[in-house]
Amino acid sequence: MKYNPQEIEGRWQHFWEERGSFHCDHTGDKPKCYCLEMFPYPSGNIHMGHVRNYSIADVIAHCKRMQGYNVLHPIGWDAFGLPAENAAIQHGTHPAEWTYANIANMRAQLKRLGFSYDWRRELTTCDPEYYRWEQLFCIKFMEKGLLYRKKAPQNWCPKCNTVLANEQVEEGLCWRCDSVVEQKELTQWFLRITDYAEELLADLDTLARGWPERVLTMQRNWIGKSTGATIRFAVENASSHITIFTTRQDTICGATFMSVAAAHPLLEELIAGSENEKDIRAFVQKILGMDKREMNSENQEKEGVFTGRYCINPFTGERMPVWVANFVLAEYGTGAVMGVPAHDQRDFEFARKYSLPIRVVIQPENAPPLDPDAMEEAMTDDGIMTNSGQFDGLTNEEGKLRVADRLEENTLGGRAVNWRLRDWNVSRQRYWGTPIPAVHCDSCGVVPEKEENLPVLLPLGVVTHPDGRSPLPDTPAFHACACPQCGGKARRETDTLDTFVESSWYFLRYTDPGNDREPFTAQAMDYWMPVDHYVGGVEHAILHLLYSRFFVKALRDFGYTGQSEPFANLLTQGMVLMNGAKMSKSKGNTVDPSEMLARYGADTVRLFCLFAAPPERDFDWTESGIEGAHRFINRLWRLVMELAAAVPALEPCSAAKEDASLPKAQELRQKEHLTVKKVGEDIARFQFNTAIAAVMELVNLMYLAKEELAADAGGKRTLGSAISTALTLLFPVTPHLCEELRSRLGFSSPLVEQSWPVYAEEALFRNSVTVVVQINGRLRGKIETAADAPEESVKAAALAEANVRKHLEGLSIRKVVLVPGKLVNVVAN
RNA sequence: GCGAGAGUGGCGGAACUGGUAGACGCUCUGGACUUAGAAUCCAGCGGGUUAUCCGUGGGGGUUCAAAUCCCCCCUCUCGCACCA
Repeated sequence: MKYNPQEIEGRWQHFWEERGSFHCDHTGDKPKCYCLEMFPYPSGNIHMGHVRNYSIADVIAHCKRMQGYNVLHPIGWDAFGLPAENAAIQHGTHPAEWTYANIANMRAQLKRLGFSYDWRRELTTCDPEYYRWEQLFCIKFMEKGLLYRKKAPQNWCPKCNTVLANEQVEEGLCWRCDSVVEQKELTQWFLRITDYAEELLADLDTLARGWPERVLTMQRNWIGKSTGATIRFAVENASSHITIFTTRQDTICGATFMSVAAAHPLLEELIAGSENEKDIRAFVQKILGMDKREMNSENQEKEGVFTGRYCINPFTGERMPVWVANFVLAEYGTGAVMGVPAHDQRDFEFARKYSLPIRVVIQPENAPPLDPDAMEEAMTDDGIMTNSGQFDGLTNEEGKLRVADRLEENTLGGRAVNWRLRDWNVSRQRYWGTPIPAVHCDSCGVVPEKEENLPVLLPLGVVTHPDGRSPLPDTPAFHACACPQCGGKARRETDTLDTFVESSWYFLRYTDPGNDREPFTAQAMDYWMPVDHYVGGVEHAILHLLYSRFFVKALRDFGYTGQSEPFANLLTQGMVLMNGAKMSKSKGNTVDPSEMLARYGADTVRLFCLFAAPPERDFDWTESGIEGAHRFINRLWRLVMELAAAVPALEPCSAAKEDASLPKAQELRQKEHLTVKKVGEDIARFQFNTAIAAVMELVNLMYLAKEELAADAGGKRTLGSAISTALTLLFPVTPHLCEELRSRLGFSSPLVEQSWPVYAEEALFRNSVTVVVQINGRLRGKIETAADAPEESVKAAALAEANVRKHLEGLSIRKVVLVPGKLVNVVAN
């Protein structure tokens, strides 16, 4: 009987589905476990990255189920987004049509892979039954001032025809299409994520055990908390002030100039009527004309022009020339920086270039004093304050506190915290997204839609514009409406939400997906949340994971939950490469999962994805690798086919010690129990590759022992038990194969209802152990001893070993170190 | 520049708390079976002057014992980056 994955896999998938094997609800006394993968965007086809991602999560889900947990393992579709619109424009269809066709195709592919989802919970974010709740959240956000409108310079992608969040601009380019992002002054909707900056940062510490350090660091950097002070500098001959933010207020007396960004709001006032106004304007225009990528480029030389104006250093009373400089970022801090050349490298370079004074105000503690004329770079280390009047002699750390005190006493500024994190721009000028439930009314202003009018349906009977512009502003049937407040004629908001809003809470909806009265019940949510194991790509380290954390905290503050963090444990899986590069259509180095499924079956594909490398690491797809996985499956298949008639159907680890009278049987029984132990430990650490290797070893041993054991009654029982164990341990990885082989062994109960095997301590024990003998740490021999042999006799046996004796000739023994049951090291010289 | 991670055979990777380096798999080689091939099975597979000699990016150190711990250096990958 040949192994036929196509036939077997379909049959067992049907069996599990009929039985509802993977259905779950929030009742019962089992402990819960929520296993989740990052849901796919319905782009058309499942790719190998998905297969790997979902295979990892599926092993976790299966194992947890077998270990007695009530497991929630859902799947759904992140269905709004630009590619659907673009594809629709290209193919002359509607985004909904394209999206739902893709979902149907991809759903079939996932089913073909046999993942253990509770399909009853499948959700689709472009379904009004989903996004209506998102609109409800928006209304609540608006009521709390967490969703608001503001006019500000925004990232604009000319190709996508929409704005982008800061998180969606990578090195000045659009994350989606790589176009150079422009800056545009626009009025947009923002989610006030900065209100949660402190908590988003602090709570990262609570995730330290469950999240990779790398991701935590990325989030910390992105949030970017800086503690320092603001200082106000009076402008000479004017009533205005320039306020700066600094983390080094201790260096205030070393501030010899001021630099402001080209986009600084006060600049116009400063340069109006200035002597070289024309040159200054030309310089400012040059900087403002540069896109983000040019601005950020490393080789950008520091440049500036003097405005002709001065401000006053409030601590020294000195005049500080005000410069416009290209290295000052308008969007960070206050857009102005005090120039302290002695203690800041950028200011140092700038001062040297334009011959501005350099004054040392911090001297190193255990080094010769600095001479400003001889310095080659800024001194940014800690030290002792000097040239700072009353602060002289203090450590600069102490100085930071005292200067901050002084600033507060004299109302010149004071302690301040600055964040790199910006509010999240969620407006998109595109069609295929959740309508923002707000209305523009001439008399009432911008007001939220009434809850009872939800959902605000995205109209499906519209035609997309060839240039990608949203059709909504040209669709009166959509935007003409009554004001929810005064009832007068009003216009509905035509911006849609960033698709990252949908993915910020989908994991909550999975807990109660059919609920048509509320987004989810508190019971379901509190029972399942947080997600215990979240598996996905590291590319979402900031975007999705940060937004989701914010959403849960905000919803908590609305009383939806008592939880503050969505994902207790995060597993970031590596990419599937081909010839060392990420698979991509443009490079032509893709492997189509459908083709692999047709050729090898789901079990082989899953096995290879899990065996090739540990989950966090990237791995190279190789034809010979998947062949190897297939070979192992066939090998296991043949073993069971050969022995099915001969050995009894025994549950895992059920052969007794007495059955294993033959030495081979004894060895096999010990290996069987050791494998249960090892696989359990490896899976707990998500080391699926070594877990699979351990089962391979067990199978290899059965191959070596099968003839001898099949001829002995006890041997048969030992074999039967070991086979059963191998199938049970491998079930989470290759479920169809294992179910089929178990049934062919004569079992009537399916594996899907079995629990995880339990090994016996007694079975791990060996009467005799191999002890390694070293001389000065180098391997010189091996001896067999009884496991319970007394120390002295082991040492004696070690010293008596022939090769050891040879190597000890002429040496005197200083010491003998014994690690019981493992090794003896003889120290000699 | 800052932060994180990684350097082990021809390859993917094992070695969890220091204790037999190279598990498991791939590739390759030889053999068996076969008219032949495929498949399968068995054996070998770090290097080597074949002496239990040398070997985990390089150099020091701690230790009876180091891939593993400490210090210095080199290389690579990823993230952030003129952040005041």
